[in-house]
Amino acid sequence: MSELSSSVETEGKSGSMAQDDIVYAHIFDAILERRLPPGTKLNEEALGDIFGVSRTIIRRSLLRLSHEQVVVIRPNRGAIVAAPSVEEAKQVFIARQALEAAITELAVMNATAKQISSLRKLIVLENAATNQGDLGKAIRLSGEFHLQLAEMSANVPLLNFQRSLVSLTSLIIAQYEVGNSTPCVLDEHSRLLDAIEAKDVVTACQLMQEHLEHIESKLNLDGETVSSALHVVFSNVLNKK
Amino acid sequence: MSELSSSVETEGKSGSMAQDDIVYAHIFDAILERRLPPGTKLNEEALGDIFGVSRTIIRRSLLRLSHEQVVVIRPNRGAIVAAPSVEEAKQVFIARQALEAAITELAVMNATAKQISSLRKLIVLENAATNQGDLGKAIRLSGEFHLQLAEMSANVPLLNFQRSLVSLTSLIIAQYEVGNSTPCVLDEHSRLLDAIEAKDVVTACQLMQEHLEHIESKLNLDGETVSSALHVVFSNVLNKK
DNA sequence: CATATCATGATGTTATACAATCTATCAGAG
DNA sequence: CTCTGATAGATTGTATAACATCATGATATG
Repeated sequence: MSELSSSVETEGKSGSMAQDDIVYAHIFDAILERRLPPGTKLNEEALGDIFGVSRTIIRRSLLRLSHEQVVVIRPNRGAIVAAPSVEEAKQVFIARQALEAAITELAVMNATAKQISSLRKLIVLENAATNQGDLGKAIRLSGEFHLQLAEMSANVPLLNFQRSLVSLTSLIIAQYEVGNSTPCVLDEHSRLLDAIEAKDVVTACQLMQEHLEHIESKLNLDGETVSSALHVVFSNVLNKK
Repeated sequence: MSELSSSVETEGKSGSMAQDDIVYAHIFDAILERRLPPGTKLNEEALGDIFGVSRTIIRRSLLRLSHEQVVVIRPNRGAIVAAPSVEEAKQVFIARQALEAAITELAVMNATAKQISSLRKLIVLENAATNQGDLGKAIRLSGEFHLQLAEMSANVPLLNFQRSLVSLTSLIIAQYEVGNSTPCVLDEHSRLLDAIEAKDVVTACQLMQEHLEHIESKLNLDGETVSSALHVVFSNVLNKK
């Protein structure tokens, strides 16, 4: 299972994590790691059986995911993993350019040494995942990098928006990537962090903009959707009973 | 009842509006018009009686409102209308500066004549509400102006973020306004729209920035919270039975 | 007056039931 | 043989009841 804050926690550990959040986090992670590809139908009863909870909890989780645009709920037809269109993808990147610029500027102002060192560790993990060929994990960790950057901005609304945009970006990469290139060129994250640590706003924003352009430039316009079985994807959390 | 898209629709008209959305919109409008001031407890059963629906629907609506940060759900203690702290208020304004700048730029590029004329009409309504002394309505219409601006950006994610931020701003004004000044100086909206129509990006962004600064500058640091009775606030939609 | 206890009320979750709607299958018409 | 339409099954949307859990305020006790 994953190591980072946004990931699913191990069951017994955290007391503050309701069933609700556990289910949400499991599905969220599965989507971001592309074990649940865009377009996958999310059956309420099946998910309830898998996680050992009632439809109530599943519905709440799906609703939350739909608010973050990661899942689309079609009235009377159920929820599916979002499959952003080309047009939507472009809008997401425009929005990210705007948001990341603001976040970078604030991060330069507010970043603590502790946060920067935490990000350096994250880059190492990202490297490792990429080298191990675990592309799903690499994408998630790359998103995590941008999320922790948003945390350094010390701005809750911006962090929330970033969460939604990063998730959508992962979905978009899943749909439109060409070949199996690394999600983010690792060097770029590293150099960006250097600029932030040096409190060089201009360079940091410049690097961020190029970084996003770089990601977008590696995308294609035709995505193939692979279906998958819920029980296989969530075999690690099958209701033991 | 209200005239605009974001407002509650009349019951019979729209077929695409589920009970769900009706309840959500009623509560949302009530909050934005300050008939439900920050801090007001939102009792599930009471709301269910008022709207003639089960707790199921009420819970979903409250959940959605909490995702937009307009309502805060405290575990085991129920939902209340959000009461942003001074710190949160400042963050909201920082986020809005970033977002509105991007929106303004895009709006200049994408605005259609139809949209601009629609906004001109909105400004007239806003004027009317202010002159009639209906401050709650004026605040909501002012928010509507900024929302329609976001629509002109033709960017769905930015529009969603804007919705959340505009709502929060209304709450913040409700809590921290000093005196009974008009929510937005009307002239500012008008001049901003002129600049957008003239496709003058620089002036438009400049005006937007000043406009937001102006709004923020009129706020105080101590807000008094007035409580109110749910049945009075929603007397217009009491379950007829 | 302070603290502990308890009764009440509200929320969180489950289970069940049923209407409305969608989906897939299949029979018959062309 | 293909297309169309009907039918049965599955899924979602909503309501309701029941109960555990937690919070709050009242009461009793020291």
